[in-house]
Amino acid sequence: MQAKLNELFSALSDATRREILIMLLEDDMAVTDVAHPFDMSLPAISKHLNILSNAGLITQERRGRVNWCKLEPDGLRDASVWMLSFGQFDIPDIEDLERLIETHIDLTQTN
Amino acid sequence: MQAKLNELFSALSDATRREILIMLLEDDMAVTDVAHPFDMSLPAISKHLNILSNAGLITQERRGRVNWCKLEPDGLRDASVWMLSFGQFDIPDIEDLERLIETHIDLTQTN
DNA sequence: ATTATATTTAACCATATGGTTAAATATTGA
DNA sequence: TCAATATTTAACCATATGGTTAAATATAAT
Repeated sequence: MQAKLNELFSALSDATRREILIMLLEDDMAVTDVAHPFDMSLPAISKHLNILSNAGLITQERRGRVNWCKLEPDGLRDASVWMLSFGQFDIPDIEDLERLIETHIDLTQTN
Repeated sequence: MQAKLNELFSALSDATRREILIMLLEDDMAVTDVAHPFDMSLPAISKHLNILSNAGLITQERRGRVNWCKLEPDGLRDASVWMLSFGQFDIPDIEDLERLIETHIDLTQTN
């Protein structure tokens, strides 16, 4: 678990990688297209993508000669959970938020 | 901003430093006491504390010969904001959560 | 004044990180 | 088949990171 968190936070500690994640929020992308906006070689981007994969933040699926990169929706979960355990409130998805609100309403109505 | 986030996530990417943060959640501590549970030299801990300070996650206040380490309550905020902008829900404190719940109740009652 | 305590600084070391260029490997298209 | 395209691998480099020990500094206690 600690090793996983090290990998996750470490993956997030680089601006290029965070930028890539935000790009992938829009749509899946080929490696070459991911690389395009950056002033950096393709192998450098390839390495960043590996780091993101190993951290579980993206997945890569090869179809023909292009390797499609897609965001792993639950990738940030462990980091969120750590923040929660730390005392910060981190609601990972809208269902959890709504469940929380429901609980709150129940409590205010029974009091 | 990016540099700040790099520093923040980088600070969080080490298990020792995360452990220290959790210890400080309990109470302020002297450097020596922070070091105690770890199988690591005092200078190593001193370095970790500097990294946490520079990331804005703790503050250190010297009184006499002891340097008191305390958690910086808003230290994680920028990381939280990034996660929010990324599409994860991160409610940084209870007031925000309650404000959100209030808004939700208003909406459900006017509909 | 001397000694003990708390902490940092300095110098060092091994390994990790983030980049490079050149070459290798598939796969697709002509 | 040959060339172009997409991507990775290999070898390398500079700097950063996380640790060490020894020495320095400052404060407190005897």
